[in-house]
Amino acid sequence: MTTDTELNELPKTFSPEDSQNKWYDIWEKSGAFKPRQGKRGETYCIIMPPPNVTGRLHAGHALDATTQDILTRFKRMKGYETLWLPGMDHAGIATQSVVEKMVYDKEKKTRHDFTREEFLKKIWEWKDEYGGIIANQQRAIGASADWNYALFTMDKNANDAVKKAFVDYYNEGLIYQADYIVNWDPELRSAISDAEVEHKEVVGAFYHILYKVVGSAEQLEIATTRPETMLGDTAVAVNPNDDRFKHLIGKKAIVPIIDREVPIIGDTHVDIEKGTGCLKVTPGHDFNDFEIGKRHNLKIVNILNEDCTLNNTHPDYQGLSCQDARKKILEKLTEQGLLVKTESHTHQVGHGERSGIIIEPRVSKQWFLNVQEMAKVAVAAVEKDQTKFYPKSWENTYFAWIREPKNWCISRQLWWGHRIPVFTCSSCKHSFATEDDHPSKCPKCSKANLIQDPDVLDTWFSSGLWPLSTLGWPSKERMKEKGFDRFYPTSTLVTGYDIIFFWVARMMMMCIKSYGDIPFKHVYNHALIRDKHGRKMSKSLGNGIDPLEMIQKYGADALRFTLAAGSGYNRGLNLDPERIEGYRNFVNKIWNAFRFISPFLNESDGKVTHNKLDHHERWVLSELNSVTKIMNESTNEYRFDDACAAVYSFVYDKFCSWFIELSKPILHGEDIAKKKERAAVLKFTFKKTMALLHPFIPYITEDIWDKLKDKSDSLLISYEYPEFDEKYIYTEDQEQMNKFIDVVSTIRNLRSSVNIPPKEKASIALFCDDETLRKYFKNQSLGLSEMAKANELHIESKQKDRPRKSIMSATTHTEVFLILDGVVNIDQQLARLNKDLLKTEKDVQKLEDKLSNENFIKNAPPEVLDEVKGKFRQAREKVESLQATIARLK
RNA sequence: GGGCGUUUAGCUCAGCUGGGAGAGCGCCACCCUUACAAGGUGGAUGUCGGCGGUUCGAUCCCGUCAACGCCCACCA
Repeated sequence: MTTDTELNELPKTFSPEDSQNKWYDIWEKSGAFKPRQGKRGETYCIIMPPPNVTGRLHAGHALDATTQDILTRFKRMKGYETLWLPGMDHAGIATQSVVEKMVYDKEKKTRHDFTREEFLKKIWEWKDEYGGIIANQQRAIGASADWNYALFTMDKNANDAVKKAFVDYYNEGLIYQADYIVNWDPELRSAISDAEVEHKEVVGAFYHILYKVVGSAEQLEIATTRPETMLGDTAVAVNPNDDRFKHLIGKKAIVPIIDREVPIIGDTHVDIEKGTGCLKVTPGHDFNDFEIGKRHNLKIVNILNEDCTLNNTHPDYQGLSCQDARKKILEKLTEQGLLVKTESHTHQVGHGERSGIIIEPRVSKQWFLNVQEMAKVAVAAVEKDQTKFYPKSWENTYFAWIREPKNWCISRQLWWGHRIPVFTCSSCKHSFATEDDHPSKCPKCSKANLIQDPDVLDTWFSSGLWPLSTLGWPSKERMKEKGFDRFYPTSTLVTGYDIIFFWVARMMMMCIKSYGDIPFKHVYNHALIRDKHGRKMSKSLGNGIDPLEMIQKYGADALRFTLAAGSGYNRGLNLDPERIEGYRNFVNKIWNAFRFISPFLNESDGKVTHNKLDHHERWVLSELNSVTKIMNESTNEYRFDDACAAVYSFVYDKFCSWFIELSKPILHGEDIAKKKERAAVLKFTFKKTMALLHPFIPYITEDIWDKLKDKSDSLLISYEYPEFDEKYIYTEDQEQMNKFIDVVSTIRNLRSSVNIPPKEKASIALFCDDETLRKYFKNQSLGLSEMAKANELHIESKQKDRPRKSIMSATTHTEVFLILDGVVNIDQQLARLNKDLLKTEKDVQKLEDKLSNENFIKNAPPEVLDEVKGKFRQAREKVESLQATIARLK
């Protein structure tokens, strides 16, 4: 029996916090996060993109984690041996900057006030104390990663992988050192890679400057945005096809200010139309000019110090910033009458992605990795579908970058990172790479005077090897211990599309190169999170959404479901706290549905006997079966949005709105056997639903499962995922139920039109010519009355007289009459009926036109034709019903 | 300059390689009906960006224009 005390045991609202605190520990302690052989005999592995050790969870991380956790839990439940492998990135530049800033704030010292060893010690101390907060934040949203596998990119395993790869590439001749023009960050005093430079529009000026031609009265007018770089000019270039200037090629020009004599050269790079058609060439500080310089064997003059103040090229400007030097040089030029004019000019200027300041092209000695061959192999792997992108269109982005790769500048003038394992012998000048951190002697001359290269590697170098190093490569023992052979290639890489070439492409190149096989089979590129109006979240706009705050306010489940419901093949996900609130309500709805069935659970074992099922039970199982199919298929294809929509609609619109409501008269009734049977179906359906939902909203589902499960059932996290089952297809029940819903809605509509409150019962009469349907309605009269709040229900054929005092509405199959005691407002009813009639007649007309179109009859596929014919018949039946009633009213 | 993407209800978005448009939130009306007011029932709202084309039929395919967004690129 149901009692109020039993009901009251469960609170009216779900409390996410209690659930979160409870279950995460239980899951972890139960060993559920560890890979375990499942019934499928296959593995599923996701390597987590390692967040920065300095990181704090933001909305993007939350999406990352949610997506991966859904996949992991889904596959785990489906019986794969599942590993989600977490980690943390040392994030060279970011981390060093954070610590530098902290040290400066505290001690007013820069890193240059310390030795390298001293400063590194400080970073490690910082890392141990403050780093890695994000891992706990990931736990908060329920990340079921196996933390025993966790790796830091500067742990021994990762270091070994980096050294192994580097030495291999080096010995193969792929790594070389060269004086090359690179993007130089003056604040970091380091080279950064092309990909780390952001081009922003800057309003600057075009300065027209005169260069004298030696042995001639002619002067060349040159337009430049950067007059201060003239200190590094080593040529003037014109287009060899430019009639204005081609006679000057081979002569010399004089660079003002430093009075340097430089050759006038012809190079087709020069655009005749652009500027003045004359170009000053500064190979030391301009990417194009560097190329021109190479072609013409020009001298390279570096005019900048490491901090991008001017060096001693010209004593007057030494120590000045570029800005100041520009000003001073312009003054001087004006004095000498060489500045012809100044035009305003907007152009793109490179800024450091991290530091945000202007990046200077600067020639310096750097290490490069020749990626040409590696890239070709990485292209082929995707072309051959060994690695597939989801959505597929992101392949284009990948190809765009990797089909024409530039050799990768892998050295950074930082301290925090993997030190380049190249040593030079001071005695014999021999250089070599080695995996030994402290080689004792030169392999050539055996002397012990070895000096290691001071630079560290670009952070992405170690990131590129991440799928290998996390699984133990290159150590045979560790690979065995971690199950390398089972998990590599990994199954899915989940990431934002913004790092396709930063990271995805590099993993593809390096892993294939170093190990000989692709790192992952699928790449799922999720959307980038934006605010509710589609703007990027940023500190300056103040529109950021803190996931931890959201978890606290609405619960991890609500946040997860919101993110999942917004994730499919889209490129933007606009996050709005109101949406999270909406899904919090959904989670609470589930809780209350459970609260309703909870008192009846003891009356049932949850076993469903097929031949005993009644119509509504077959219907709900059929709907459950459909949603199971969609959940499985959609999740497999990374269409989390479709999966969420389907299950949301099932829970809300099918299970709660109809099945629970229809169960009330039974559960509160006297038929004990029927009651037991219905309780069994409720329990069965609800258990399956919890399982379906678990990957998405793990906390509440595990919580309810705990109260719902049989003694022999495992934790839900380790339970089996529901699969589509042919034997639960009940097409006829679904069709009939739709008509049932039709009629109930129509009655409700009528009630609403005359404001009959729910408490007040109503008399209903249905008229319908389909005998089977009449019989069906008669069988369903209990449920029909319950749902429509009717105390009297007549079901007749259309031959019978219609009730006098009543209002009417028609469906395509049944006329519905609500019998009234009081006075009926005829005009109002006529207006309502006429409106419906007009609309339906329009439908009929449309369908009729179509059916009288010969070409349609000839060309349309038969099933479409049948459908249209059916619709036409139904719509006409409705029109006839409406017309008859209107005639009677008149 | 090149490439990609977006444009559907007030807002945010779905629309399965073509058969006459959906969801959530918001809005309006009525309801504290013993699972849930974080709820229930009912309701309104769209020249599916513009213009052409293919087709019996176009939100969906093709062309073109427009607006917005993103990425890449050395524009002196």
